[in-house]
Amino acid sequence: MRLSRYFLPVLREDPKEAEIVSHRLMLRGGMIRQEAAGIYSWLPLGLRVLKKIENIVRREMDRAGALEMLMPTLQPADLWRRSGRYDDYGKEMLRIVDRHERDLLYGPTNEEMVTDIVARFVQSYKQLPLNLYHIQWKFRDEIRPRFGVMRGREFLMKDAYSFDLTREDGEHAYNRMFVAYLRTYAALGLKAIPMRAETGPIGGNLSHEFLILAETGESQVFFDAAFHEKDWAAFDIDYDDRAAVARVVEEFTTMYAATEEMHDNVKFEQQVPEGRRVSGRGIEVGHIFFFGDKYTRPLGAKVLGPDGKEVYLQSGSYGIGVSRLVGAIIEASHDEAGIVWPEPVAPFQVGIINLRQGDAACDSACEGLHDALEKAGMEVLYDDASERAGEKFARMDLIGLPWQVIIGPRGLKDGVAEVKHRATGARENVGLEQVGAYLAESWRAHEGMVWQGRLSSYGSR
RNA sequence: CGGGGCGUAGCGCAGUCUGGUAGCGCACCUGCUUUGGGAGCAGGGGGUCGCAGGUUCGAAUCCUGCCGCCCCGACCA
Repeated sequence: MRLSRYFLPVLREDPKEAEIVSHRLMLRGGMIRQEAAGIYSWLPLGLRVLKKIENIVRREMDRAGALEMLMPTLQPADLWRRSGRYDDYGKEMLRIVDRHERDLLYGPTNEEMVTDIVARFVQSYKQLPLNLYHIQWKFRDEIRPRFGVMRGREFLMKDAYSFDLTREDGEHAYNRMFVAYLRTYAALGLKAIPMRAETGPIGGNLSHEFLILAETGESQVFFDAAFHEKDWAAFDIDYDDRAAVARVVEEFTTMYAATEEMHDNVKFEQQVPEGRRVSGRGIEVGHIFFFGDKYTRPLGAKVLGPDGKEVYLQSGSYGIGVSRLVGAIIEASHDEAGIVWPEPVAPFQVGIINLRQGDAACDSACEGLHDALEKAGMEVLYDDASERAGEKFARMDLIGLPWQVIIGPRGLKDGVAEVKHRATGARENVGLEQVGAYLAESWRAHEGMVWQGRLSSYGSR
């Protein structure tokens, strides 16, 4: 993609409404534009990141056996009256009346709807287990939206819902999602620590939230430094092997980790040796719940079991804040110059900077490389603007593409381009002909990496 | 919803106290010179001063009402 044909409205100065880093960088980098408090348009660059995250989430959900579907943003109020949440949810729920005076609402979540679907179509235990999910926009009319897309009113969420015959089956479904979440965050290049959570208005009794560490996190977290030593890479797992899945859950839940609401200082000090007690701020990027028959009972989701008896289904729900993750990742990965995208979610893999636009040698070298890289399947953004070097460097650093190829008359004399790694700042002169191979190899080396920095660098920025 | 603040050109701001018909920097357009970390010179375009009333010969400025946005708190993925 040539920058001259792209739409990337970067801002030189910080918009005054943005306080926290991710919000500032997203606005400055031309990723989003605010339309109202907590409501954003996603510009091309921002959308690319959003889609990458969405696709990784989708891939891992599919891998864990969940089935994608799509439910509407608007829901009939009746469904919510049946579960009793129409009144319970309060003003956070955006209520709408259509031309026939029917009450609708912009869905803040989908337990009622999916449970109703299952109730209608599932009659036998033979149709179980079932895990249905969708990735859809939600709306919660927050009292005070803030932090850009991290706490917007409209947000993109992946929400999955499991349905099982027995409590044991339901818990296995919960465990599967737990493991799928570990894998998902690892695939995004993140370490998200699972912490036992309160169940809040969604209800139920088994619940964990997943937090990534960042200075600007909304809640205080306390955990065992042993989490640092865990293998966070996207390990393989047989999701049907109940014992194996349970073992992973066990492994990640025995170490102490709690948000401030659940924190118990006495236990913390008993369970964690002094040198390993870590405290910091965390951003919640996922939340899973198991709630038994809390929704299936009022909505009549029951099946006949093998014994011919009617049983209410055991269900759980599993959310990942997809749009929130865009901001959260930036909070966890940036420097003074701008965003530092983890490879898997970068909007483009490589940026090419032409330092002397209009110079025949520079132009042809850049164009040749651009075409060759695209042909090789890489996502490339070629800065072909006729601006000064400084502006190009600053812009490329701001939008945080993992690799930059800098081409100017100076290096071209010797037939080389300069390849810069955004995360480390490391630069290397590479022969023009070798750039493609060099990038392909570098990419492979970094792609699957769960960055060491993610956990240990907390507090250093 | 309580407390605080802001709304003037695409962005960041001055001007408001003390009323006189709108300005600065960046960005943008044209030309020339420049070109490895946000260039220089010259010329140029762009604003119903958030909205609605009111006071006044005259309102960005004073008064009243409304709207929007941000920050802190209580609340949340």
